[in-house]
Amino acid sequence: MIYSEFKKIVNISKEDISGQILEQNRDSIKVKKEKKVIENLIKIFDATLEICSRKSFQAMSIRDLAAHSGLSRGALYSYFTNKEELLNLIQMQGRQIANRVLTEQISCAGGAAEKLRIAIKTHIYLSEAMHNWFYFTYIEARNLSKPEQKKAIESELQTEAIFVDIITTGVKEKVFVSDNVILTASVIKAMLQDWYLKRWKYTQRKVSVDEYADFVIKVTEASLLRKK
Amino acid sequence: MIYSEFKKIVNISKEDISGQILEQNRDSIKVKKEKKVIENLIKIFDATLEICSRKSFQAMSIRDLAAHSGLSRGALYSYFTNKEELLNLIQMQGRQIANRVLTEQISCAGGAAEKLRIAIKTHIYLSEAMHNWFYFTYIEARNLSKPEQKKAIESELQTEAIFVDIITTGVKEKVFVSDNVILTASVIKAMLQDWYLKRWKYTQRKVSVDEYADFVIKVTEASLLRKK
DNA sequence: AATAAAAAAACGGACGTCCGTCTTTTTTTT
DNA sequence: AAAAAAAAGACGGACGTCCGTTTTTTTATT
Repeated sequence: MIYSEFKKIVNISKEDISGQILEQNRDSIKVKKEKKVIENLIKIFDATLEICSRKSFQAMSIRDLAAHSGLSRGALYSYFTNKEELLNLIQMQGRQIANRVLTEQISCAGGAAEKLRIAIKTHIYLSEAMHNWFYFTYIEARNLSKPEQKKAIESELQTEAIFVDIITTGVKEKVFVSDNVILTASVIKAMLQDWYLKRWKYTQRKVSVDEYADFVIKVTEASLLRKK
Repeated sequence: MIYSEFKKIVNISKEDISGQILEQNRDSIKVKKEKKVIENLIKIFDATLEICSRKSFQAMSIRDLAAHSGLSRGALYSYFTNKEELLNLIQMQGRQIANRVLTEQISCAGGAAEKLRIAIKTHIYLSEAMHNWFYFTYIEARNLSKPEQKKAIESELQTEAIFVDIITTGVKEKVFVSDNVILTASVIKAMLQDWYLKRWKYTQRKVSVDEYADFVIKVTEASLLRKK
């Protein structure tokens, strides 16, 4: 699979995302008409992620957000109860979608080697398709409240556990060789994250997402498939 | 070399760092007695890095800093002209030290393979010895002014270039095999950065810095030394 | 279909708080 | 006592949030 195919298959529309948020937070959203809510949530998230790709969430003022989203400050507070909740909303939703798609895609694969390749590709393609969400989720994690931070860490570890599982299965099946599965999973994650954390670098150098994904797979397999 | 040896050899005392900052910013520091300056700069940097390991630089108020450093708000402004300059000072100094030590250590090595091992170890050991500085420099880079951001990017690329050079030499000497030197250097950097970005994870799992460094070297060499 | 009434949504001024910074006063050192 | 350093206090500005009002949309009535 290449990225262009991935994008067609995995449909992550803004309406879906906003709809899901509405569903899960119906009580804290004061506006009643669902159409309006979804329409404006899209505006709010788009604007937030755009602004926060340039400055920190903390540095973004509600006035900034109002100006960029086209809603007034007052209207904004019909969609979230306070600024921190907006941060939590975006974080939670980003994690949920990423986790769902990743799990879905892996379930289709057969052997451990294929599973690993698909997991790597899916994660990188996902972070490409939802770059703003991934970047935001990572970079703003430290500004969360303690309980929300815990959720973020759990999610991070859960993603890692997916890789640990795949590699462990591969080792049992004698497809892979590894004397430290957890560290292997860790450095794979580090490479995956580099794609969305240093996107400016790869864009500048015209490294395509397909090229990067293939490279990470190659490095990983060089380590795991190697004959002792 | 292991970490405990590294720490003995590479002497990075707080006095030295502060002394260097004083030297390079004599004109913007209003206090005259050098002993006082160094004494208080240490307090200021310690407090800043400690606070900023818990919250963002922006979220740290000058009042926070005053309370933690033991100086008054007024006194603080004798050591930097404004809050942004304090950010720049720490960033600049962190990059300078890291770059100096890394360059020094590599110059001692012989062949490309050894150079690569030393570069990886030095970088990880450095980020361990100066964890707060590295974390701060990375995480706060996006809150810099445009010109300062440019310096940060240059520094990042310069570090990467060191690895590109080593690998290129190795390929020429037929010690390494690589069809994409730049991507190889990129993912090595990603693995190096993971050590100080996800330190909580490794600490929790009792992964030692030596163990991690050896592992990164192993992964890298599995990719570079592999027979085609 | 046109109009009136009601409901929903959006607006934006105002408030209290906290921030970075500047100025003045006090303390310490020489 | 003079000079240097530190502390304390003051100030204007920006922030998140609230809430009374206006505008827009929907529903009801003729």
